[in-house]
Parts: sequence; C-alpha cells; structure tokens
Amino acid sequence: MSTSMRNLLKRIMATPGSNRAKRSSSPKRPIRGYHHGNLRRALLDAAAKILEANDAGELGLRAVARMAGVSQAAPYRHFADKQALLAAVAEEGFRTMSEAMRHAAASARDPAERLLGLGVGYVEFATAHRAHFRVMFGRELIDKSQFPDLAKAASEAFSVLYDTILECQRAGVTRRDDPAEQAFAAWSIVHGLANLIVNEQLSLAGKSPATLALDITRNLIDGMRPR
Amino acid sequence: MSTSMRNLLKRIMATPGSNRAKRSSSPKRPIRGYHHGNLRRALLDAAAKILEANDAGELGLRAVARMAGVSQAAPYRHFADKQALLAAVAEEGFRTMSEAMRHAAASARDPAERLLGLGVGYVEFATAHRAHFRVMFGRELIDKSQFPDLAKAASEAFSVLYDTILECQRAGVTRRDDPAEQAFAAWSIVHGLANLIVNEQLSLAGKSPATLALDITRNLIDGMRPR
DNA sequence: ACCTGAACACCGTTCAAGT
DNA sequence: ACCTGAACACCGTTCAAGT
Repeated sequence: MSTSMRNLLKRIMATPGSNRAKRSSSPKRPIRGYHHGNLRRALLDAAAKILEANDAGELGLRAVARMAGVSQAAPYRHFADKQALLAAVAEEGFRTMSEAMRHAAASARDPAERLLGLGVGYVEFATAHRAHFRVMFGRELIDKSQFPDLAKAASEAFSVLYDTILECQRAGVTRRDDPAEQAFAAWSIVHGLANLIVNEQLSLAGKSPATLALDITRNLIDGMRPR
Repeated sequence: MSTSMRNLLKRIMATPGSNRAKRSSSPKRPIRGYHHGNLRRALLDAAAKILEANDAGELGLRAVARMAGVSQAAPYRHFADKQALLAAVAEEGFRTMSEAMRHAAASARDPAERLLGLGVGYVEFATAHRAHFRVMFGRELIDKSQFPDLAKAASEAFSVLYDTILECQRAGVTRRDDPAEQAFAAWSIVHGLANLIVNEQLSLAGKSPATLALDITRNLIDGMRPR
C-alpha cells in the first residue's frame, strides 16, 4: 500500500465524535407520556441496542418490548405492526448512514476523492452496523414502499452519492454519461462488497473492508473517466 | 442501445432447455424408502416449489412438510434442523447458478465477452429466482461455514468467475493485478446490482436488469484494462 | 390516553409411540 | 428404519379490562 493511499484512507476514516444519529425526543411529542414518557423512542432505542448486541438473530417485537420494560402488547400503541417498527429502525439507519457518508465526503479535497470517501464510508457503515444494515436492505422488512418516511430517508442517502457523481462529471473526473447510471454502478459495487462482507461470503485475506472498498471504488472510477 | 449490444445480449441470454439443476434421485439412496421414497428429495422439491410460488415470505419447515404431505416432525429424519434444510436449498441454488453462468459464458466468443456474459447471467439468475437467491445470500441461513457441501458449491460458482478473470488477464483484456481482487470487484458489482433489484431498492426506469448488468459490467472492465 | 394479561394461531423442535 | 401425534417454548397480533 502506497503512503499516499494510506494518507487518503486515514483522512477518509477519521471518526467524528459520534456517527450515531441524535436520539433526542422530537419536539412534536410531549416529554412525558403515561408510564414511560415517549415509549416510541424507548422502543426504537431498545431495538438499536438489540441490533448492536446481537449481530446475528432476528429482531423480535416481544424482545424489543422486554428490553424497554413494557408488556408485549404495548408497542402496538406506537407501531401498527412489526413491519412499521422495522421501517422506523431502517429509517434511522439511513439517516445515520447519510451522516456517515457526508462526513466521509467532507474531508475530501476534490470530487474524485469525495467519491472514494463515499465508497469507503458506505462499506465502513455496513460493517460497523451489520444488523442495522441488514434491516435496511434485507427482506424481513418486506414492502419498503409502504413507508414514505423510510423511502425519503433512503433516497436522501442516495442523493449524497448522486450529487457527488454530478460534481465528478462537472470536474471532468468522469465522463458525461447518464449520471443515474454511474450512480447505480457506484452504489452496486459498494453495496455488493458490503453485503458479501456482512454475510461472510468473502474471505478478506487480511485486507480491511475499507482498503477493499477503496481499491474497488478507485477501479470503478477509472472505468468512468472521460475517454 | 446499439445493434451490436442487442446482439450480444441476445447471444448471452439465449435460454437452454432448462436452467434447473437435475432433480433425479442420487444413486446413493434407494429408489423407494418407507412411505415416500426419498423424502429428502421430496422435501427439497417442496422447498423449491414454495420459493418459486411465494417470492416474499419465509421458508417454513412446517410449510415444507405440509407441501410434501408428511407430518411436521418428518423432516427431522433427513435434516438436523431448519438451518440444514436451508443449507441444502442454498447448495442446489449455487449449482443451478454455476450452470446458468457457465451457459452464459459458453456462447461468448472472447474472454471479455465471457466476463460480460457472467455478469448478465448472475443478475438474470438472481431476478429469475429471487427467493432462492435470498436463501443463498441472505441471513436466515446464519452460519454458512457449518455446511461444507454448501461452501464447496459456492466456491465452485466463484471459480467460474475467477477462471474467466485469469483468461482476461492472459488475453490482455484486463491488467495483471491480483486476480482475486479483480474477481471480488466483478462479483461485488453484479452482486450489489442483483441485491438492489431483488430487494426493490432500485427504480429500474424501464431498463431491463440484463441491460443494466451489461452496462455496469462493461464499465467495470473498462476500469481494469491495461494502462 | 396509555398500558396489561390472557388468549389465538402460528412457529421450530423433541420425544414417546406406532408401523 | 421411518414416520406420526402430542407437547413445549417461543412468536406476532388482538382485545377486553385496568389505571
């Protein structure tokens, strides 16, 4: 690994205070409710805690209720069903991911480096929050289109990438093809790598996920340069 | 879309008699057992049938038993637990996929085209057998390393790709970098695209999965050319 | 308005008992 | 040797009842 590459990785990966989305209760809801004071928030926090502690298993509604210290039926006052809870969890995941990607991009000094940063940030997020990543992209949350807030959070994460692609085109880093298609290509390659790593389908052979992500994204950009 | 591209797609996608793995009972087992004559095979067939009919839901052990016309406890004579059944299902999926990829590659006239064919074949397989694809790569089958036959089938599918990468390097289509890394890049990009499509995360905007796969793979190869 | 307890229909899994 | 029926501990979900 060259020293310039090492430096790039270092800059891209410097962690901020915390990547975690802020968990302060929204101003729309009263500070204290009946027994719990915003049980909705408590349930989402419990879900996040379970996902972080237990990389493998399912996220059960009863388990979430148990961790929040309420009865199994209590969540139904705040979420229509398990799908709705999962959608809210996934939504927060997308917000955290957008934040992580924006941070990774912010330290870059030019559009090409920004795109590399996004790729590394994406894979870093996935490996650091494996279970959360699975809820966001997996299939226990069956019909994502039913949850507009989730769709919005997801498309906001996508536009971080899309905007960077546009920047790259304007700067002459990539050719002026359909930007959506270039974004799909970039998304596909980091998403595929993230999935293969998270599901332990790939033998890393000593390389860190970030290094792999960097190599792979760099190669992709090479293929998109003006010719 | 250029006509040469159309021709390439046509050649790559010409379907053989059937992509399905052969389901004849293995010679190791007697042709008739107690009640069912190879209930193991009947269960795997039932599982495949359920996966094909029901793209969304979980694959339940009881549901498989029901479809095979046996009691809920019967599968335990043939599979240690649900994980073992899923592993066998995934294993057959990998065999079918290897076959599909080999077929897609066989019609190609040079290494570069063969690599494109693999990419298209991969994404085609995923979209044509969504539920099966999810069992192969998803997380309801938790620890794939516990099942050596599955690991072998998966790594055989991977070597179809790896061999083609080696061929491309020898033919001067791609540069002589670490072939494993090039294979990872190729795998990542088609796997990512397949996942995004299968989980409905991507708006196809009228394009077929195969066309997208072709464009994306072509772009990747451009990035790997000798410089 | 918000939560509990008990119930229902489902799972995966086990085990004695049947042929 | 292979399968069944009943049981167990778990789910998600509903609903009357409690505060």
